[in-house]
Amino acid sequence: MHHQAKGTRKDRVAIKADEAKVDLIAVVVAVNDIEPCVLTIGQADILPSGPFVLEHRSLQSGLRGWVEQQTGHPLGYIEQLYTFADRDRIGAERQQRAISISYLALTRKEQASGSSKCGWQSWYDYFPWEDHRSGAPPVVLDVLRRRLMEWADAAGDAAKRRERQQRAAIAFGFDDRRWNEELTLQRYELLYEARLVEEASGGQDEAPPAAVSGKAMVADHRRILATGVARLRSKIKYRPVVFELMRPTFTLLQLQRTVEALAGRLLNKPNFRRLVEQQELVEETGDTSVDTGGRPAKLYRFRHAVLDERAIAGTKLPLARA
Amino acid sequence: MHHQAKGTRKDRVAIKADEAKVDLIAVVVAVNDIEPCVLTIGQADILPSGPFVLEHRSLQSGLRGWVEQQTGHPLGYIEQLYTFADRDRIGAERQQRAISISYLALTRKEQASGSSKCGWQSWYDYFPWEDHRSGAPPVVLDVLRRRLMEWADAAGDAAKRRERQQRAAIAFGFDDRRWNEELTLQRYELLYEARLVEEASGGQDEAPPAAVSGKAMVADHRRILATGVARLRSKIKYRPVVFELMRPTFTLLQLQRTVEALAGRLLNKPNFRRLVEQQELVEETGDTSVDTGGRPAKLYRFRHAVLDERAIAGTKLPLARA
DNA sequence: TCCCTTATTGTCAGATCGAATATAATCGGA
DNA sequence: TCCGATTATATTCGATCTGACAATAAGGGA
Repeated sequence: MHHQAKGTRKDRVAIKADEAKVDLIAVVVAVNDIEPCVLTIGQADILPSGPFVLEHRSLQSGLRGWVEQQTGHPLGYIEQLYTFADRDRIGAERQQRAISISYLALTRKEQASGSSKCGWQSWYDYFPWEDHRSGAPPVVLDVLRRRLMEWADAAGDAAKRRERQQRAAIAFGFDDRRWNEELTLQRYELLYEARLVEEASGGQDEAPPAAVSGKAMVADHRRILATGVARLRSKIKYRPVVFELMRPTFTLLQLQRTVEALAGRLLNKPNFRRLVEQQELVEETGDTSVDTGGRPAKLYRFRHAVLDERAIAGTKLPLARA
Repeated sequence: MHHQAKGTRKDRVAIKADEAKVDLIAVVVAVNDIEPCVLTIGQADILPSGPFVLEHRSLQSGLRGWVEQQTGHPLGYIEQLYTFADRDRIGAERQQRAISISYLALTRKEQASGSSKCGWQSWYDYFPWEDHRSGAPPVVLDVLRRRLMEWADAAGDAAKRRERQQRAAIAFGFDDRRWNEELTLQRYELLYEARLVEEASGGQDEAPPAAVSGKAMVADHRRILATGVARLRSKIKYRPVVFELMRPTFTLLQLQRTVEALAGRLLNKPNFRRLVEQQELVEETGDTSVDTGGRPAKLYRFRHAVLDERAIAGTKLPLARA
C-alpha cells in the first residue's frame, strides 16, 4: 500500500530492488515453581526463529510453525513485541534488508512433548542483575556499579559524565532510588553501551566480568529477550496474562510465586490475596492442595469469564514497593 | 538471522522466493486548541506512507523521510505501533508478501512549512462515536447501538447472540457500563465485523449509516489510525508525551484541553492541576497569558528534566471517571 | 499435647482520588 | 468607579485504595 502525493516515478523502479527478508523470532516464556524460563535452541544462546514465507497464513501462524518445528512446543498466548530492521545484512550477491518481527509467547513447560534440542533456561542466567527476590544481588550489582561508574567517568566532558551517572542510577536504582523492575531493556542497553556485556565487546575486548554480566546470546537475541521481559513485567500489572503460565488449578501462593518470579521481586501475601480476590480473577475449585507442610491451601482456577466481562479493562496485580 | 534446529535444506531455496515488500506508514497527530488531528494526504483518506528502501538508514529515518516528502512536515517524537502482514497482495507477475510497519508520531501543526497536498483532519471525523467530551454522542451511539443489536440478533445460536451483545456492550459502554476511551481499536473492529463501516461492506453492501459511521479511509488505514488513537489514549496516562503536542509555553487549561481532546472526555480541573503540579511536570515561566476574558493564567513550560530524572517511570495523568 | 509450618482473615494508618467549595484577578459595561 | 461575568487558583472533605502488620485457623510431626 504505497501512496505518493508527489515525487518521481523512479521509486517504482527502486521497489523491486528493495525487497526484504523477514524473520520471525519468539521469546517463549514459562515459569516452573519459582524460575521464569525462556525457550532456547542451540547452546541456550538462540531464540527460536525462522523466515516468514508465503506458505504462512499470517505472521502469528508462521511463528507458531517455526517454534513448533524447532522445539516441538505448541504455543498458546502470543503477542507482538517489536520490529527491528537489522543493519544491511551481507547478502552474498546483493544488498538486502533483514527485518525481524519479534513476539512474546506464554506457555507451560509440561505442554512440551519432550522434544529434541530445545531447552528451558532461566531468565536470570542472562540477566543476573534482574532478580531482586532476595534483595538486590549484592555481588553482581556492586561490580556492575563500579564498572558503570568507570564508564561514566570515561566520558568526555563533565555534562556527559553526569548524564551517564544519572542514567545508570535511574536504571539500576543506585543512590537509594527505587528499583524499577520494568526497566530491563534500558538496563541491558546501558550495559551494552558501556560494553559490559559480551555482545558489545566485539570479542574479548574489555573482558566484561564473568558471572555478573550474564550468559550471552547470538546476535541481538539477548536484547530481544530483554524486550520480552520488560513487556511481560509491565503487562502482568494490568492484564490477567499470568494465568497463561499457570496450571489449570493452583493455589494463591503458587500464583503469587509466579508473579514474583516474573517481576523479580517479592510481594506482600495478604495484599496479593486481597487484590486477586476482589477483582474476581479466580474461583475456588473446592479442592485443596496436597502441600508441603502447613495448612492445606485452597485450589483455585482462573475465571475465564473475566476476559469477556472486562475485556482488557483494568486488572492490575499489585507489585509491592518494599 | 535464521537458525534451524533441524529441518530440510529446501528452506534455503524458499528464502529467495519469499522476500517481502516493506511499507512504512505513519499516524501523525497534532492538537490545535480542542481538536485532535491526524495528518492525511489524498482526499483525507490516506495516511502518509512509503516503501522501506535500502537508502534508509533505519525504519524511523525512512518514515521521517516519507512523511516529510509527502507532507512537508518534519516529525519529532515517533514510536512504533504495530506490524501487519497484509494478505497476499496481487503482485502482477508473482506472489509476494507486503509488510506494513506502522508508527505513531506527535507534532504541532505550526511546524508545517505550509506545504502542499497534506491536510489535518479531526480524529472524530473518522470515529464520531469516540468523542465523549459533551457526554456520549446520542444520535451516533443510538444508531450504532441499534445496528449492533441487529447484528447480534442475526447470529446463529443463542450463545453467539449473547456473546456479541456482551462484546458490544463492553466496547461501547451500553447498559450503564463505564465508557472506556482506550477501547478505540476494539470498537472499530467490532463495527468492521458487523459491517457497519464502509471498509467492511465491499461496496454499498449494507449501506452503513452516513454521518454516524465516520469517514472511511483507503485499505486498512482507518484501522491503523484506530490503533494509534488507542495507543495514545493509553500512553498519556503514564508517560509525559502530551508535551510533544504543546507549544513551548502554555497554560494549565490549555494542557488540560489537549489531554481532553485526545482522551475524548472531560477532566476535573482542580484535580488535573494537582497531579500535574505535584509530579513537577511543569515549571512557571513567570509570564501570564493574554487570555480571552477572566483572570490571566500563568504560563508554564515542560520540565524536560523529568525525562532524565524519572526516565519512563510513572507519570500518570488522571482521567476522570465521571 | 506442643510446636512448627503455612493458609486465611482482619486491622489500621497513610496516600490517593474525585468532587465540591472558596478565593483571586481581570474585563466590560452600567 | 462599582458590579458582575468570567476564568484562574487554592483549599477542603470524604471515600477509596494501598502497604504494612498482626491475629487466627488448620494441618503435620515429635
